[in-house]
Amino acid sequence: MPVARVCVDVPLAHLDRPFDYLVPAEVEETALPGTRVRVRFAGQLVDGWLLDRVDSSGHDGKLAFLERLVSPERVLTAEVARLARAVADRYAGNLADVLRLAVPPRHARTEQTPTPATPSRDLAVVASRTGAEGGDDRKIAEPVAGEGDGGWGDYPTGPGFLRALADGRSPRAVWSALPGTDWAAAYAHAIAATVAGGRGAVAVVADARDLDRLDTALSTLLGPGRHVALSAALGPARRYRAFLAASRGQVSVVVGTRAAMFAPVDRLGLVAIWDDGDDLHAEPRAPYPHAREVLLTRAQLADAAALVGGYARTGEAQQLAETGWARQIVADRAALRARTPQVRPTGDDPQLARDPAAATARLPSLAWDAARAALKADAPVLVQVPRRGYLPAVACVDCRTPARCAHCAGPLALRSANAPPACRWCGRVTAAYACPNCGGRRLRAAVVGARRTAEELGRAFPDTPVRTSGRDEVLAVVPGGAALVVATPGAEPVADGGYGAVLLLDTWALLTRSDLRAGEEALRRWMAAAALARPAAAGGRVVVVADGGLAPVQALLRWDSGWFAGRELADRRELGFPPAVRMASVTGVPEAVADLLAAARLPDAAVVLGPVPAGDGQERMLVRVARSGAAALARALHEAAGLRSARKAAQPVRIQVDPHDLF
DNA sequence: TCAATCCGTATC
DNA sequence: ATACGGATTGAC
Repeated sequence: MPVARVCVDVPLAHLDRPFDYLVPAEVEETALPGTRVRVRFAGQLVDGWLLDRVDSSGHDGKLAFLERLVSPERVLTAEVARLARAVADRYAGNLADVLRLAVPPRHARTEQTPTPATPSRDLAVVASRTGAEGGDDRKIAEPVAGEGDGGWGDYPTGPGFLRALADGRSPRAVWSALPGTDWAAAYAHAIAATVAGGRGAVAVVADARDLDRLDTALSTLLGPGRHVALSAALGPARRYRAFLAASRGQVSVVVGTRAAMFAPVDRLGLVAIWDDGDDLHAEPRAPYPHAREVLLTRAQLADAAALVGGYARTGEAQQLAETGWARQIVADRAALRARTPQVRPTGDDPQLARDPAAATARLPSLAWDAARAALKADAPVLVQVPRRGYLPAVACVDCRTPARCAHCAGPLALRSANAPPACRWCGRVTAAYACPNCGGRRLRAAVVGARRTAEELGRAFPDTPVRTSGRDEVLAVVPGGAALVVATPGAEPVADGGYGAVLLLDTWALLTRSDLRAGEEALRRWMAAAALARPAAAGGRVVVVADGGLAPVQALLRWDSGWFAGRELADRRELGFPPAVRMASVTGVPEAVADLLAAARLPDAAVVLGPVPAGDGQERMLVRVARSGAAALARALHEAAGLRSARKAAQPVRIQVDPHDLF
């Protein structure tokens, strides 16, 4: 195999294909597929990935030699290389860009030290069913027997899912978790079942706190040394070390934040994602892949099982269930009744019918009652308040209609008390606002008051300790006694024994945000907090400061995010929004955007929408196709980007497939 | 006729 | 990006 096929690390779309090099004799044995190399390319030295060794090249000209083998470490497995190509294709991006996301930067010192304290052979306890295919003498350890089944027995299809994993099959599931679920234990059991069946697993969570929980649950169930936790927060050395433990096959389970979605795992049997609606699962670097999509692609390519779980269900997860790609794991009515807290909206509270801002400033009596009752029972009370730093959205004082920009219908924001409101999309200032609904001229920030409410609550119960959990300091757990716990969405601590009451004051997001995910996102936040409450039978109550007639509030009352996601998906089908269709956005200065779209040979059925202003003198156009045209759309956009980069177009354009911040 | 320069295209 | 080849231009 004298020829090496190399992916050169250059960011140009028209160079997104392998180049062939000759392998110098001295690295003949070590320059193997998956290693990093340096090559001379167009006169300069660049980094590259050795993708493959082949007999001969189809290239007509003469081949150059590899300049240097950076390291014999094989950091790119065949499975991950194939995945990366598929992800690049899906997102109209370059393979090199995806590989930069998939393989952490090299840390030479770390590479030279042996990875885990215990090498794999000592770790290899006997596996009952290894399913090992010839020649591999590494054995995957049987998990330490855990108690119970991680809660899967609460769902009719749960035990079957676990059994299928243990049997080496590849079930695909969308799981709607019940309140009070120890999801980390459930994931750990699914992973352990996969390991017991002789295969490995990759699980991705949104943030460090969720990762801690899953890491701990796995350590308990699998014992030490069987898995690694991988996240960018570890820093370069420890991150690379965890990565190497996986790529060297010393662990067969990798859990982590989205940095782990490409982690190399031998004989992959399961990919899992928890809370796929969290924004953090969207990668902010080109080509902007989403962890859920990467993992599902991976399951498809590697014929692995897939688990998409959360308290709330996304439109995308609903799509998986509706198309039959995945099966649902949902509780039956009896389990639901036994586990859910009592949920009440305050919408029918007469104090609040007129003015939602006043409703948050003056806590409805229902919320007071719930808090008082919980504290009396020596149980903690969780108060979910909006995150600080959000621009307050504004609404009409008289009729609560959200204020929108007359020019582009974007949401208005107040930047200071006396300045007129400005649009958050196009930046135009609205001098004299008149409500299109009632003609009212007064505006009020819809958020102001919620934080104050939390403070008021603290004063109202003077002997009760108040804890806060937010951006600056996130608490993982709080003890069981009477206390007020004020938390921003995503930072809610788990309470020992569950909360007696949960008050959801963060409803302005739903009431004032215009984007298509607003309802889904509100429900996701509410369910995440409400899931920490005790069941109704144990006195658990949830009060949501919102109108009970709204669909997301209904879904919360019935603890049925599947129903809500079904409605959402139907709406998006109607409106032609993802995931019902495939959408791509093209952003840049107007000439560049027009230039790219003119060069793109879009599928016949493509619909081009826009432009909308995108700030900085840039604009954004959207291209929509049916899902059947998704691959063709991505190919057309990538090709067009290639034409532009080949002719050295000065003005850059950004192409995003399924952009996260749409609508 | 030849060198300097421009432009387009390939980069292994 | 940078290198190179072919075309073009301009001076002798």
